Amino acid sequence: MMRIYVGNLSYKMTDESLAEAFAQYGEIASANIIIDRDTQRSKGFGFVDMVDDAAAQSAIERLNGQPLDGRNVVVNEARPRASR
DNA sequence: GTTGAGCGTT
Repeated sequence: MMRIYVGNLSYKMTDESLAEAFAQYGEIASANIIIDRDTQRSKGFGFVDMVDDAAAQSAIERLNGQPLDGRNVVVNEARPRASR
């Protein structure tokens, strides 16, 4: 299982559309866009969990810098979430 | 617009 960070996303992106973009490269465990808790708007980035590490790596390489819904997304392995 | 949130069993 590999966690992927996806940044520079369109505000129009949704969990589903994000999952669709990655689904073509492998099995998606989960995909979610981060929504600002106060404004209820997308923060412009999200995370995707892929079951197969190799597939995830492939997805990262193929989707990084690619236009997604009009924006050049940045894709890479996610960093550990900071504690609060 | 760039590395979550959960509010208390996740």
